[in-house]
Amino acid sequence: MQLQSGRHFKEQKVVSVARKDQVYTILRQAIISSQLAPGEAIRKEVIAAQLGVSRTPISDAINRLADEGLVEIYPQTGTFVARLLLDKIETAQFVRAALETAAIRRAAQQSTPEIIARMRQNLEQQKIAADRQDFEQFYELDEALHDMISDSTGLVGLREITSRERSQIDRARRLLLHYETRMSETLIEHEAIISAIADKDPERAAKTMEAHISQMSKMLLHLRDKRPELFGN
Amino acid sequence: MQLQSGRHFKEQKVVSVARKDQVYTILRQAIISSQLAPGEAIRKEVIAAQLGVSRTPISDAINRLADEGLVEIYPQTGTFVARLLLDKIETAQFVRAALETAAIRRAAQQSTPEIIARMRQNLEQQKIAADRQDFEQFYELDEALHDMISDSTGLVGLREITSRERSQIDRARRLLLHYETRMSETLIEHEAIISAIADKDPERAAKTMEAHISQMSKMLLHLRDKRPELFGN
DNA sequence: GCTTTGTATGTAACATGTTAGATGCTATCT
DNA sequence: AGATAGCATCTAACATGTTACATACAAAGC
Repeated sequence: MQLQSGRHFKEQKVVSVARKDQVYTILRQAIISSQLAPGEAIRKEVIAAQLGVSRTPISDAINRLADEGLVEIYPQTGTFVARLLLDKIETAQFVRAALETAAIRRAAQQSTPEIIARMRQNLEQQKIAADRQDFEQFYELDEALHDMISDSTGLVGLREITSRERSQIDRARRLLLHYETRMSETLIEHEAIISAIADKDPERAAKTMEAHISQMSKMLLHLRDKRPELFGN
Repeated sequence: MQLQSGRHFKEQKVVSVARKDQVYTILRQAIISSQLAPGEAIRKEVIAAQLGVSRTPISDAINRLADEGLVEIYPQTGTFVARLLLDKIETAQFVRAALETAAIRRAAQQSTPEIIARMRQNLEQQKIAADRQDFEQFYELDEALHDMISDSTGLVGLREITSRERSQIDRARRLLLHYETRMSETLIEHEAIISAIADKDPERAAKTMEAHISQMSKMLLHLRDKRPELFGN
């Protein structure tokens, strides 16, 4: 099939503030924070009315969330917040471990003392948040630290990719926080990672990461027993 | 903002054959095969007419392609096939290397003799395609081999993720094929990877992968000299 | 009671109309 | 001539109407 030909474009970059992007951000946040619970129906018209827009930007945002695995669309039936699937979470953990280990490996070679300093500063703040039992703050700092690791590779767009692939895990972690706080343990793991970067010893960081992941898998099994309605399969 | 609450869903999986998915597949294929050249304008109405559907499924497909980095949307202006960006390709190579190295590491532990046999069979076919100088066939087999590696991890959905993240690279490789065939070299690299899996030596495979990537980066610089219109930056 | 069939309902998918804004061209002024 | 302002044009974004289909439920048959 011949598809067309003709005009070409020049240059420029636009920062999109389209409604569909705002809706995407709002819904994504609502899902990851479990304000919208796994399995819950999403009624486009209701959301549209609540946000004061038409169905179109809602549908666009939801399609993107479906690609990301955060919602399930059943044609002609309904759209639902995706339930947790241990299989998919396992895959996400694998992807995350692969990407972050590689990022750390690279960061360990390239990271400047300045970046290390900023990471240590983040860790200090995490300590404060942990002492206060401030989940939200702790969680935000945790995300920021991971973003720093992505950014410290110097690779354009890597942060967006890792962030996207982490969304399943982020949601699971938030749910786990309500049941069992592992902030102090997480803090120790983070310190190990930063030390590894500073010492340029990525293998140690990889080991820590694996331990962290297997720990989380165990906790997810507990969560499934307590809250089976959150899970698919 | 309160977002709603209410009905829940039960079970089931639907195979989507929606028009937007068909359009997505057609356009993606057209872009990766360079039937639609980098920088070329995509006129939704023209595509819609050619495919005999309305603008809606075209827009849906294009939004997805934009997320994937294969098209650039300039609001109120136009939509264009993404030009090649060395920065983004470098990131994609990093991601690919990270994921496939990790996959091979895991595959090396889990792969059955049967899977190894199928991979070797694929290699034989690649040899035949290379002898015939059959780019298309060679390329398809190459993709199939990479998919086998993803699948051999046993991780649900990993193939889709790697495939998505590889799309930038796939497109670049196809363009390179027109200028310089590296089929015999690629074949040797593939053989090294399979041997590594069979020998359970992932480190060797990782080294091969890195060599392969740096080789490709060099070729991309040549391509940019010869065909600067394909590149952004 | 249990299964089956028909029907009503609700939704995503799709079609199409409208709007706002970006670009490019042209006419005007200096 | 070169810059500028106004205007025509084109497009993505958005709104809204329509359709086809999956599900649920109720009625009918066994």
